Amino acid sequence: MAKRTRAPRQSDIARLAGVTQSTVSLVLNGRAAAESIPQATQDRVHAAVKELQYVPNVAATSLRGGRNGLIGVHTFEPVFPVTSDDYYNPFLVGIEEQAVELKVDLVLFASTQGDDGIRRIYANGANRLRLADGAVMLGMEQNEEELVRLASEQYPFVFIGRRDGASAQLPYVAPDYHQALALVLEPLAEAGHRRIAYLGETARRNPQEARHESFRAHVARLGLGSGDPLFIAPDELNAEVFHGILREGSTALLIENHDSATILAAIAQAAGLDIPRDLSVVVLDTVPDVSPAHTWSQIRMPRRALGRRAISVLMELLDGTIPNTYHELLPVEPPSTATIASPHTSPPAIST
Amino acid sequence: MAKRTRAPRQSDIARLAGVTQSTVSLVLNGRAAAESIPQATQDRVHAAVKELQYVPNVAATSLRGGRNGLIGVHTFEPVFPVTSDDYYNPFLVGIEEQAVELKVDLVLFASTQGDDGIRRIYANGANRLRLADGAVMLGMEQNEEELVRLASEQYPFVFIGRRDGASAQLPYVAPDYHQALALVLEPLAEAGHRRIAYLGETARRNPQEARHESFRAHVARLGLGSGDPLFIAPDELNAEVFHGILREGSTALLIENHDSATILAAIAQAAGLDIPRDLSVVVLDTVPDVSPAHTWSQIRMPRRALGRRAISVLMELLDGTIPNTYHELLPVEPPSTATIASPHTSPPAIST
DNA sequence: CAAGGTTGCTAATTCGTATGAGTAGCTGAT
DNA sequence: ATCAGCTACTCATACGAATTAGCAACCTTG
Repeated sequence: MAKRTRAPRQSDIARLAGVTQSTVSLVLNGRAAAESIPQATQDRVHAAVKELQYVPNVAATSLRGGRNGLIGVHTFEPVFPVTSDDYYNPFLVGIEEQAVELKVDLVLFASTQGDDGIRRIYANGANRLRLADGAVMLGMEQNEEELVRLASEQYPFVFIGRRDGASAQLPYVAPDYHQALALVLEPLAEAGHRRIAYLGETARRNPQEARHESFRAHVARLGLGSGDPLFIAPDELNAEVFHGILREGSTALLIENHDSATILAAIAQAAGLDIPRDLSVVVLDTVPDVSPAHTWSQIRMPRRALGRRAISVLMELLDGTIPNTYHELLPVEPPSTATIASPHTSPPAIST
Repeated sequence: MAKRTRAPRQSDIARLAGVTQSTVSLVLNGRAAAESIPQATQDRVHAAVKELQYVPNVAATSLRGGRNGLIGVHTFEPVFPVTSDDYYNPFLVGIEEQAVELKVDLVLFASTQGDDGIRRIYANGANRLRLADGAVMLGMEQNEEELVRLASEQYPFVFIGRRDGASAQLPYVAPDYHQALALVLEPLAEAGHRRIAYLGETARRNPQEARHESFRAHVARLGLGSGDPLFIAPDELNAEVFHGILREGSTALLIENHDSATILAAIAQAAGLDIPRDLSVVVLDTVPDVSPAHTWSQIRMPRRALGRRAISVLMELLDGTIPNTYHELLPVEPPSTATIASPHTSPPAIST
């Protein structure tokens, strides 16, 4: 067993170099010039540092400096997925990359997970997040209440994904869906589509409303038409939806939500509908690999970039260089043309 | 922009509860009973904690020598893989699971990564690990020096994977390869094999030597035979290896390293060797999904269990209930019989 | 009623570092 | 001889929590 050696501290160096701890600190922090400490003394200090293999104690530095270089990552479920194909992985890759770059460490809050498997900010009544300098919140669709409370406590954090409601004023980084809709509608218009259907979720919260608003704006701008938007919950979708869309003369369909896309893919297949020959389809969401709609044209969230920017924005927030209502929209990748085709002249007959 | 309020500390609670900081500390650290502090006072303290949303300052706690509930995870490369099929993932899943169970949080050390992409313990002239109560070290094949130094500074940590050399005395959890070799050799003996070849790496460090030693012990115990072991680097393997093995009358082959297995799978295919008809093969290692040897019989490290145990062992180490030379061997899963067949009576002819 | 014990706390110190406020010793100007 | 002004430092304190020693007030026992 190795000899018990306490890690050397500044006072050990000081003794060896024949100065005081203060002087060591001054030399090591580059304040030597300002305090007019001659080169000879500095050299003695540095020699002692080398000899004793001194490294600063982070806890002491943090305590004194007020920052600890820890950035929290709050998720409401485990970070390490059992299945290798995980939706959150790209975000986390980006988060880790940027943490490396900015020389901060990441704290994964596992202690906050309750027996129900859900991780809460205020677990056991306390806000464990506070042990980190700030936090990035990932995949928090709910818990508006906790978030508002967190913000009211002046805790610095950044969301990934657009927020609505009371938390809309909180800092976030999100994909730029307005630009995304241009990237979707322009190729459709170019392919000859003149009437485009829109299938949205029933829950019309800010992100959904904003997406639909962008749709209408771009449709108008491009001189296109569209029927009334359909707001249908995924579990209420059926073949009749397609009939209706085709009957009203739409030749392309935008789907707001990837769950709806998954179900429609199954329905289309069962009904013998050929996508995109009979109907061009673009999903305004990122479809998971396991979905049958996986190959459909879709908007891909720049997940990795979002992770990276979240960390950067958080650090800027901590430095006070940006306000705590800061929002940032990141460009999305253009959709593939997989399910964008030229429209048919006459509507197809589909089996029911 | 709202002013950032200073995080509450114990003295703030103390004031609110009408006691001193010392009392708050005693209550919060469960030493209240020992110091005979009545329930009423404890309740007042807890109420104040809740009201002010107090969370202990990690840096201060660490500095003083207390526990902060942070467990470090040190890896020498990023933990979030870009490719979905990641070797380290199961370890991390286990680590996170156990962290949830034991109510501790995880710190991923990203700040320690240098420009070369390698993460060091003593990076940038500081040992960031000290912020955590202890750490789990994953996949550290190198940096013997840093580890010995870390241990000599009495920092508590646990390895995953067997260690050799100077760090062999440090705490680790590892797969039980001795038992694993019994699980490999017994089915082979039962299938009728009498002479079994052994292909090892050229680098004979402790783990490799131990594996080979177990091989010899079990071969002797089961009354089997084997030729001289082959110690060949993966990139020097060729079809001649198979010729030699078959010529000396071996009917089964154990391969120490998964890289060698991958290359041998390619060579066998090219040479028209039918595995396992012509030669039974078992890999004494876990073969990655992308390898052509992926389907071969192999020893699977209980990676998730290793992750879990590593956290548990570390916590016990912190509690002082186990010595800091503690080793733990975990049972491996029995190999599949995919490439274990009955031996041929006469050696097959293979093309070169 | 004095000695001894228990209860319920508090005061003071410690961890290692950073930093503002000194200060001893010297030079040079008045 | 005095004093400003510099150089080259040192001193003392703060950061927030944990811990040990101590102490006043009350209670028990002989």
